[in-house]
Amino acid sequence: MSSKRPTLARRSLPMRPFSESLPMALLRTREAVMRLFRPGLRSRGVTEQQWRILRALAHQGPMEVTELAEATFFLAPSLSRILPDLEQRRLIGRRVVDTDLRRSVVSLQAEGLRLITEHAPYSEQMYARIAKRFGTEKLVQLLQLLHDLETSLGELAGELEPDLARARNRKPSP
Amino acid sequence: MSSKRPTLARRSLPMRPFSESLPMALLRTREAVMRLFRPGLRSRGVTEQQWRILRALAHQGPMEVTELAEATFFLAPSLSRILPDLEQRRLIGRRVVDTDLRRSVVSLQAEGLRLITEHAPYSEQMYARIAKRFGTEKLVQLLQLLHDLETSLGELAGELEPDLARARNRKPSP
DNA sequence: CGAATATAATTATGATGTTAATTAATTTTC
DNA sequence: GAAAATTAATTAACATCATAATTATATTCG
Repeated sequence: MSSKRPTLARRSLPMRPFSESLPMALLRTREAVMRLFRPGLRSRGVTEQQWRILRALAHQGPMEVTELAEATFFLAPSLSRILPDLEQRRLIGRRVVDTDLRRSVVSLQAEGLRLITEHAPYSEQMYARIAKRFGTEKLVQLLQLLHDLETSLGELAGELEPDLARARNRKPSP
Repeated sequence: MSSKRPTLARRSLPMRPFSESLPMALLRTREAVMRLFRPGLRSRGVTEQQWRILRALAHQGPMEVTELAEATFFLAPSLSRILPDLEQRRLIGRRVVDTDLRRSVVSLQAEGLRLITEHAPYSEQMYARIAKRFGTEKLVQLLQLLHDLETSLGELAGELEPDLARARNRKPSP
């Protein structure tokens, strides 16, 4: 009764090797980067996500929630959960737009600015180390390629929109 | 009582512009890629994560859970939640290793292989479109850079380990 | 004007990621 | 050979993300 079941054929599948998967490569690389940055952030009591928000506000100034979502690449519900906490800690402030009571503008508060200016050197130093090890030119090149790819993908998504929508709505096979 | 509070100074912060943040660039690009692939997967009733598992098994053959975690970049608890579902749907199978009852080997089942072979062409076609639009050479170059960076970061993390551990354990300022 | 539609933001729900604790089994050490 | 330490995997607890539903406010148009 102990006959090994035959292993399913698995070579020469009609698809690229797993190691060449672009999404996987991006995920792995990002995780490797964050592994270096997270401890510093943690020591300041902010998460990666909170830092993203503070940084966007610091660089681009006060913004409405919708703009902030676009700038930080968060979905609106994520912001709805994160912002109240940052507000309580006085890192950010909010004020309703008086011409449209649905909207509110988020801005960096003194405490948030302090956190950023204190932590930025650490962050930049880490960046410098990465650049030194990896090569500054390569880093620039990588950022450029990522940006280009994002643009290309955006164009593609636009063109394929009908196809993608169709696939999205098709029911999973039962 | 409606005096506008002054906006905090925010230019010339001691840190790179948000747009040049490497983690952000990697996140945005990955999300842009997945936006193209997700609808197809969804139409087959599998999530991005489930696909990652099936694909790793298809390419590398049966594996123990720990190996699978490493190959797919999941943490063990995530697999513990995802695998039972795939097993119920007969996409994968599991069997305990008889020389070590703690371990179990996960393998692709006929149904899982069918799903992969059916979906792979769609996936490859999308990949081809991306390559055509973005440029095959640039794509290869990007993957190479990502891989190199991951290696560099791994080395750095090793060297900085004591520093990072110290930062990790430092309490957030009160 | 006022009903219908659109928009900004939040809340709800279910799946996933993360860390820590737990369980079960194996290996090490004296 | 049994107590101690280690390892594989799961479970628990909590934060986060994605999608959908809801709430409150604005806008459009008959």
